[in-house]
Amino acid sequence: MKKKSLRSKVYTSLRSDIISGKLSGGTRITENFIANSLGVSRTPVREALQKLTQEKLLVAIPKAGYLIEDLSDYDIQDLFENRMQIEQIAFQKASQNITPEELKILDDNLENTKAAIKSGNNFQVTELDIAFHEIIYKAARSKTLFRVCKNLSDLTVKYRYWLNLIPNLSNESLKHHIMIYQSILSKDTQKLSQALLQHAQYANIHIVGVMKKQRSDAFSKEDF
Amino acid sequence: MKKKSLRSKVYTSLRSDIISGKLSGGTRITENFIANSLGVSRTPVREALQKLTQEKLLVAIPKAGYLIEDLSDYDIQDLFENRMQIEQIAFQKASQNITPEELKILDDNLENTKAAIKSGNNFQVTELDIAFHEIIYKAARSKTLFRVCKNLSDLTVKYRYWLNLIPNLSNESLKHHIMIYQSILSKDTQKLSQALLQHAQYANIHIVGVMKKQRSDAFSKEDF
DNA sequence: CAAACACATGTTGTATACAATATGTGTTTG
DNA sequence: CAAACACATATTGTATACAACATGTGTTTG
Repeated sequence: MKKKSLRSKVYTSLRSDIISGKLSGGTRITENFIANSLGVSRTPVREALQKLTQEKLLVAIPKAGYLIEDLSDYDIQDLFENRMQIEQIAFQKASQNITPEELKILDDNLENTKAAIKSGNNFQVTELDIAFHEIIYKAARSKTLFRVCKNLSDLTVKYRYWLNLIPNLSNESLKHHIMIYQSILSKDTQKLSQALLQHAQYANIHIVGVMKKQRSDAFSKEDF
Repeated sequence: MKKKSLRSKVYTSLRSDIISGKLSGGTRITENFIANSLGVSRTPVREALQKLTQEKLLVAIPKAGYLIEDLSDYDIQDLFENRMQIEQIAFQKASQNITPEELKILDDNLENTKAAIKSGNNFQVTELDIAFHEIIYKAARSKTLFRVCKNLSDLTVKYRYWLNLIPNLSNESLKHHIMIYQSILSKDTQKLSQALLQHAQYANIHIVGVMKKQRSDAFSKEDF
């Protein structure tokens, strides 16, 4: 195992807390607070916070710390909508360039997802969801598209995690993945386009309700 | 005027040196070297370098400094090709949402570009080129698309600057901008799509030659 | 009482010293 | 001579001290 810098440890830890909702949107944090919590100096913390700020997971408030980014419903829908549009480009290219080995990995991913849903391992469901998309990004054979898609994927992770907490929705998502897989397998451009559209629309339909629940949960946790 | 941090000064200065080619691709730099050159401590330099690394203008070499990113011809073409694909999405949305005021700004931009080409102000030609695209990004009314397009635009600036050094090419580019402007004005989806395609293709055709010249220039500058 | 000023406090910004690590070079040793 | 080891050097990584600055609070003053 590679030895990691404190900066990257702080980054990973903080990022996972933000994505999981442990640090909920709107929460204010400071360099010292994080440094003390993790028992390191401010230097690696600063650098991790700056990276997260650049990735839009945090917002820097001049001379007053940082806030956990809290997207409005409108911005979340914008994010999902346009991520899908850009994924359309990547997925179409992927369907031209994907190898049998990669198709096999996708197939395995679907099987594992089915099992994870059955066993109720929500964290793993989301991890597999992310992996599914990422395999296809890679198969597009474009550094540019990979980078952009990965970045947008990161921004949606938090919300996808919450969506997958609802069993019906993770099942629905799996169905879409299967449809996407089959479209790529048969190189059916039309069907692929439609499957992706459906995949994004289902998120857009449900995300508002999920966000409302998430916010009220965070609120009551705060109060009592 | 807003007071700027040293970090952002270092960032701006370094970024402009990279984009202008003053620091050419493949050059190695270290934190101390930059800190001494600019007369500041390593701290703000480090943070600026990390930001530039995240933006893919630099590559970090563990325990050995940084390299100015030097994309291969293949990667440059990938960048231009897929930036255009994503701009297609943004530009189509922009043509639906753009305001008369923004159209006026585009029109002014074209006039100013014509003048800048005539007067041979290459730096300004590129600045106006960047501004033209950015106005349209904004008109798409999507934070996500704006962010992605802006990021990809930044990555291409260096190359667009070199392309515009050749008078023929900046004129050709202006023609494409006029065509794009007219397509947006008349909301002609097809024509817009084609204009953008042409705009990107012309870059892809000429960039390899320009890069070859740039590299040999940097080489001879190094030697004598 | 209201306004303005001064000061304490919290927070980021910057400089600096030291630690950890990778790389190359010279020297030792079989 | 070749291999391995030790050491000097260059570089990033981290901790810490202090500076700059913004904000709120209490006190002074008209």
